[in-house]
Amino acid sequence: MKRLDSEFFERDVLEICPELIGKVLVRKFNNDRIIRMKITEIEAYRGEEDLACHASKGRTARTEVMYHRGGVVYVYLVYGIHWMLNFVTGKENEPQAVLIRSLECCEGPGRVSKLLELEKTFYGENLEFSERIWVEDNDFIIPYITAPRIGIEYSGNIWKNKNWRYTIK
DNA sequence: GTAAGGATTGGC
DNA sequence: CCAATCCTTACT
Repeated sequence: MKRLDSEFFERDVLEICPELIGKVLVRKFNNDRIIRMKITEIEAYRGEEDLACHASKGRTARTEVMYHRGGVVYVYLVYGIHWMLNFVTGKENEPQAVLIRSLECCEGPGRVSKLLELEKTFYGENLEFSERIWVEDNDFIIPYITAPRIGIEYSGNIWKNKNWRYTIK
């Protein structure tokens, strides 16, 4: 199966999301156990102007990796408990990311990171070359629906109402 | 240095 | 409804 490369991720997040739905997330553990699961729910976070995007607070130690060109992993701890898994997208200095909210048989971003055993060492991991996490292409075009993003009430009307959540139909 | 709060979940 | 729990960010 073909692995999605940096070229795939170096595009606008809103162009990538419809194509990323239904692709296969692969995680290889230290003991060589491998799991493959379809991506079923994602959210787009797009640039400093997007007040729901962490990059709206500018370039900091935490958001630094979002300014890299697409194709690397952005993880961060939320509520002191859950590691959120994101893929950086866009060109260099175009801070965007896709939040992986659900996989088939695993609903919710916190549960996803628990299943995949993610933690801070995945920050900046390159999806094209990593031996422990990557995404595989398949030739399916998956029907999806869109809706507002979750948990961003603070971001104001314009941004909280964007239909930037993509769920497999 | 210190305080506030969050891209969530699970339990009461 | 609300606690858990800790890192990042912004400062009375």
